[in-house]
Amino acid sequence: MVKNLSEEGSDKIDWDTEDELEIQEIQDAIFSSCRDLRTTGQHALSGDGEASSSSVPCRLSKFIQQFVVMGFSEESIAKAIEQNGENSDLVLDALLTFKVIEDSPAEQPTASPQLDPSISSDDSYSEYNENFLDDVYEEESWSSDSDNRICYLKDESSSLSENEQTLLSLANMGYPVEEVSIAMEICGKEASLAELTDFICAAQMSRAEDPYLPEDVKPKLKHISNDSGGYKKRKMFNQLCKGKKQRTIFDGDPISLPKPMIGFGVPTVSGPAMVRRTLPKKAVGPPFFYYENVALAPKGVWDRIASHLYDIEPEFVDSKYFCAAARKRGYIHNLPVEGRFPLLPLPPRTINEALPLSKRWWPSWDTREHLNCLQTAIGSARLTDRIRKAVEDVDGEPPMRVQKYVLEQCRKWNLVWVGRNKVAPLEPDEVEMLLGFPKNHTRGGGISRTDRYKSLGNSFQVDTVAYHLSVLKDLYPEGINVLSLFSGIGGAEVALYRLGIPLKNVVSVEKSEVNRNIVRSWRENTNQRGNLIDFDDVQQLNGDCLEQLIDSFGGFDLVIGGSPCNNLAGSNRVSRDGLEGKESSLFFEYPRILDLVKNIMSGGR
DNA sequence: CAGACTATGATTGCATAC
DNA sequence: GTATGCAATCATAGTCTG
Repeated sequence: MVKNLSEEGSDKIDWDTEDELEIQEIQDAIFSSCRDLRTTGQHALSGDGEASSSSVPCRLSKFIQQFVVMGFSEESIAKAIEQNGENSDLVLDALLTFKVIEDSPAEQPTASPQLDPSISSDDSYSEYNENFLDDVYEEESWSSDSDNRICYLKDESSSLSENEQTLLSLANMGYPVEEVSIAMEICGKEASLAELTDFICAAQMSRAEDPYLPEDVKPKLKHISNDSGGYKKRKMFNQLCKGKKQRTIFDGDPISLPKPMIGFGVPTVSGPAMVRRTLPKKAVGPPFFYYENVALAPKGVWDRIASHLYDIEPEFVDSKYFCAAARKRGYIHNLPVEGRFPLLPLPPRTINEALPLSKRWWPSWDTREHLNCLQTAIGSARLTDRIRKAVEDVDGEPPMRVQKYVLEQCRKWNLVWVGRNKVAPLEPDEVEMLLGFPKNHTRGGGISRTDRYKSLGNSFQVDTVAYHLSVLKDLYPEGINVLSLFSGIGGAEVALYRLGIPLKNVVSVEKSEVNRNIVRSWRENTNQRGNLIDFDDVQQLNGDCLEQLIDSFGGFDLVIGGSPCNNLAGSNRVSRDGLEGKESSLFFEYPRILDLVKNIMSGGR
């Protein structure tokens, strides 16, 4: 006999999506949830706003100039510098943010749900949380200046369709184009301008967290505002709309990566305030599932992966929007995408903030503000020595040729400055921090340093995954049963724990013994109740075994895991063989097991 | 033998120039 | 449209050392 889901929580979950199969709520529900959001937890971020910029002396004039030529008012620039210091990226983000906010009719900063204090104040995470809680909600700092944001559409009206005309009207009223196009899609073609503006206002009010713009948008905005060609304008318009339209996997187009790579949204970027997606009927659970792998896989791999996971469109997200290191990953899941909230504190998102000790040694010509993807191997001592010699040989700033070489190597190996003319790979505990794990998570207990790098390099970025899983918190107040495949060092478990979602029964499958030990010892250290059941091979999980497990505690609420990327990852020079490769072909175990779980839980077996 | 250390490009997508 | 340059990338295999 097949059990219900967790008795307490399952009845709250609306798996029955009528015929529409809409996972997201309709407009009314969104409106009410916005109200809830606003009343449940005004967690005003407070901070000192980087005291580094108490004054703006003359030597900054060049720094300011670059923003003036982009068309920002000096007043805004001064404000942005005051809040962000001399970090050009952050200043530009802030300036774009001011513009968006000032253009929006509703300029109400919004709240985001609060975490359990017991979780967010965990000692493991509190030590770096004071440095990066910038106050981005200083309303009086939202200066006004002239609006030239959407003028590129103006001379196009004669050739535009009715929809485009509506979009143009609203854009001219100051509403961000992306939000208008979303509103038009959700409210329908017949929606009046008033309905659309109401919708957009509500959406803006519900937007959680700091409305930074992605850096990827900057050159585009600049480019477009200078552009007078109709072709490019139309192309831009199409791109804005393209991301929102429903796409089926077998319509001929291969899956392409979004730009910026923010999936259905990230807390640190102002994008479309809410999204709605339609899941294929067969994808609607139970259980919830969450699959992950590298975004930059060989051509066609994601199409194949998606075809085995109910043709769900992957959500591609770069973890650089969550931490100071890039991590471009694709996620296929059937989770709701509305009502997400991030783990607090928000981790530092620049190298400077994440590794403050490196600031002293960082040369001005090394313009990196983000680290690249944290991988499984580190740069060699010989390389750092070569770099030291190359930089040491010259007085002052090295010649361009040397700078280029050093920067190239630093980017390739994620080297950071740790002394005069001295670069070094990250330490394992720094990698742990960047990936959102507690310090020393992978330390000791029989694991070698080399294996620490390897296990960490193969792991989730916890904040990113937690953001996606956060929607489960309200659905399962009593906790969840998790089937964790390819668990590694327990990125999924750590994410759920940090979200404050109790782990009732965890069935964990992980080949590496040291990794299994890491997860087990982490559970003991954190005094978690509930059971942990280990397997070392996914192929052991057959129908009988799963049926027994499901019978014993009533089904899985979440099936989560990222299958091996060895044969997909770009760093692999030897055996990048695609999905059929030796390790990566284990992917097929994921849909196999997921289908079994689904069938058993629906009584189909 | 475990662990540390080191050398080893190709495949993508994108921007730009023509 | 085509050529070119640029940048990013959850790694593997061989060697050395204690």
